[in-house]
Amino acid sequence: MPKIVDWDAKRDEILSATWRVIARDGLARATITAIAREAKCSRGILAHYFDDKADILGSALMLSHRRVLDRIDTQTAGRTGLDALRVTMLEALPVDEQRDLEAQIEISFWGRALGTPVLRDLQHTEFDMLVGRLRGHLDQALDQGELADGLDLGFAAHQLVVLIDGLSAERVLYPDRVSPERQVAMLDHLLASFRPAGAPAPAVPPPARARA
Amino acid sequence: MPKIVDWDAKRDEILSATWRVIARDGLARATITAIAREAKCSRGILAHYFDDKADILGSALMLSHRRVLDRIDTQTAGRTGLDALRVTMLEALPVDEQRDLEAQIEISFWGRALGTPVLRDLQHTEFDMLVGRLRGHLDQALDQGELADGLDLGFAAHQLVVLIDGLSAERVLYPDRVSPERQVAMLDHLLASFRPAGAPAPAVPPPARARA
Amino acid sequence: MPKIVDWDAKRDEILSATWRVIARDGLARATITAIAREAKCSRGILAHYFDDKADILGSALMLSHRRVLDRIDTQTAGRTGLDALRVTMLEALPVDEQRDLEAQIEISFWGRALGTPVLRDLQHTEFDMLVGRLRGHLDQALDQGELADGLDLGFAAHQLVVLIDGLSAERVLYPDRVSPERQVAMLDHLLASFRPAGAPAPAVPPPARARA
Amino acid sequence: MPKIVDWDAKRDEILSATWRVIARDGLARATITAIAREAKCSRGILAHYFDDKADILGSALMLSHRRVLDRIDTQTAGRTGLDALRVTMLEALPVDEQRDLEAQIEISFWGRALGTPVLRDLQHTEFDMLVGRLRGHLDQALDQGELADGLDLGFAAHQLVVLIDGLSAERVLYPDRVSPERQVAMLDHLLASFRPAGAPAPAVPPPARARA
DNA sequence: CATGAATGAGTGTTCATTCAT
DNA sequence: TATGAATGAACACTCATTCAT
Repeated sequence: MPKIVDWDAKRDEILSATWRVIARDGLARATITAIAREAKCSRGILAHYFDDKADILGSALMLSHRRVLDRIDTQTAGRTGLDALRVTMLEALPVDEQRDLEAQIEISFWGRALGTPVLRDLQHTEFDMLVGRLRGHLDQALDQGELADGLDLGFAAHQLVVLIDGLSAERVLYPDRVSPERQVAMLDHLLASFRPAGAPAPAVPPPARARA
Repeated sequence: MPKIVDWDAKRDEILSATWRVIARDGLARATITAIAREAKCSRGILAHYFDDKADILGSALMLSHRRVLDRIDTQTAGRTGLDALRVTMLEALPVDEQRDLEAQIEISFWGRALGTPVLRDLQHTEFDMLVGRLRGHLDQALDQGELADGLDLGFAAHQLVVLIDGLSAERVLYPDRVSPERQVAMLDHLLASFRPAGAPAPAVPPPARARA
Repeated sequence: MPKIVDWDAKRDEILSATWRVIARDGLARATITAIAREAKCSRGILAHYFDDKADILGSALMLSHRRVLDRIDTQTAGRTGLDALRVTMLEALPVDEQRDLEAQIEISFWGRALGTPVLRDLQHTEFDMLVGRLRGHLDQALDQGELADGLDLGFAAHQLVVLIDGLSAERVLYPDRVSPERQVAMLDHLLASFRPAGAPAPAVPPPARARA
Repeated sequence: MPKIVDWDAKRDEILSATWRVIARDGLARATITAIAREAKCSRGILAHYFDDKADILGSALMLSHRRVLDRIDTQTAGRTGLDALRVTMLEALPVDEQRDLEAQIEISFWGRALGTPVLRDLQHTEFDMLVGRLRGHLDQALDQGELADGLDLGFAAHQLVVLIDGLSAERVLYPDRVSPERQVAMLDHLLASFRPAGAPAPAVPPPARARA
């Protein structure tokens, strides 16, 4: 009998090593050699679990996306409307180490997506799924009367995505200047603009805004 | 010293060619050969105008930054407060072809900055200069009574930068979904939140927000 | 000892798979993986039946040779002289699918034999055996008075071998231009030159040679 | 001014080195490293003169073909009919060291042509050109009354090609057994069969055929 | 017996860089 | 000043082989 190996676990292990290399050294230095060294295995073994390097990198990005969506699904279970929307955003923003790593992966691939159509498609798919979740919760919020009259839901969903991308980029490039608290503040600032004027504060109050 | 002028012109020409290659093929495919071919000169000539490839790429990024700041300086001459702030933002957002190109360059370098300290420093310098301009205009706006009471100016400046980064990323990755009009709408939406409640609309009104 | 039978059968099965891969993809692409896939077994199993890849390839060539000689022995049983000679040649020429396959294998190995002494030796052994058969039948033919006076038997045997090699190469490279009929015609043309002038045509007459 | 290099001469030099490697070690061991070492240059330089390895090998084969045809054109100038035909054949047969080398190259590629369509096409082109020459001279010979009545010219041309291939293969595989004299003897034996019965011997008499 | 995970050498190729002209 | 020939390191990938299970 051959050695029993948990194929998916091994793949995830290699992809995690890939993440660490990308986050530490950058996508350009994420060579097969570096990934194999980080994963403490030989270069050749990578060919057993992946077709080629593009497969490794694409799978690494997809795994990152999948984990975010899985977390979102878990956290939003039983929630609807603005409540679910806020939880979704909090899972997508880089507010802890794990999500910092995901943001680093994501932004590393943005540049490469320019010249790599397959990566562009992968990004588009991810975009659609995330926007779909956000828009769904906005629709729920509308039905529940949580939103201001005349709010453009498509525009609002887009604002949320832009906030995620902007905060992720800032967090990756200037980690000291984009604390988790600041991210939450910006999120709540945007969400407040969705609510009717004079609406009561949500359960989690927005942070006080003292003069800087 | 006409030679010096030619020298700088040649450098800019090479850097422009570098931009085009990065925007078209991605940073990973921006090789010396590709840049030389795009600039219609030999590979060896690049060594005369730049130390090495890192110098070319770094200079290309710096030139991009310098052009943005130059445009901002030109456009904000004679303006102050929120007026100058809005003009500054409009020059930094990817609302036409030239600025699309700059955004593509910028985002291409974000990923590489992760593993390249010299690029990180370059990004930080750029960040500081832009934030400085924005904050300066916010200070002017405060003095001119254009802002709502209690507005956190540092927070507001950061919101503006996050908006630039987020919109730039979205524009580069999904150009069809981030029209110039939408960018202006998001900008004006944010600026409106800076003004006192019930403040009159600025000269350029924000776009109407019909239910999607 | 049925196990032994299975063992040889398994070896032959693997070697047949090897033939198919060589004929389809060429010797350079006849990898262990490709052979194992064609034989519908794992890569590791090949190591049980063969020492290494050179053993597989060499055995494949030897099996091809052995099958030709076995067919010749079967077909020439009870025949002598030019009759046996002609039958021998017909078994060695690529006049049907199976023998096309053998010719493809053979010619694939010619190139490799240049840099592989063990293959050269294997080819030499094969050459000696085939020439031996041909020469034997020529000797019989001489004794039976079937040959022209003064015929150089060594030269004639060599002519036959050259015809086999030449027709095999042509058939493999340009299958459409070297029909079985043409091969037989060339063989009979050569055999006719062995007979005394004015000798009666053999039982199987040479094809008519109309002006092209 | 850059270093002046005779591009074609350098290419031919590399291709000659390629020939030597193929003839000595076989096509399978004709690696880029081995070729560069034989040509006494670095591996990288090969990329300046050729697209890739397939280009090197294909060019090496084409150069071999071209040299044969060039020699044939030179030698057949001013000759026609069977005289030109014989000269053509003598240039195509491996009767000296240079032509041994060409035969080794040719046969090495036969095996690889099986799995490489582009090489097949190259072989077909070569076949057509050589057959065309041979057939042309046969047509001349017919007009000059040099041929036996009823000779099938297409069949005869094919016999000549088969003789070249067969003798080349034998010469490469068993150099000791296929002397230049024997090759000429087989050629003249075949040519004699083209002439009318009782035709006078040509200027170069066929070798005597003593009993071996 | 049989499997397939694992290894590491070797391959073709790309590329930034250097340097003679 | 400008060219492009030349180099050598680094890269992704293939493959025969070994070995624990």
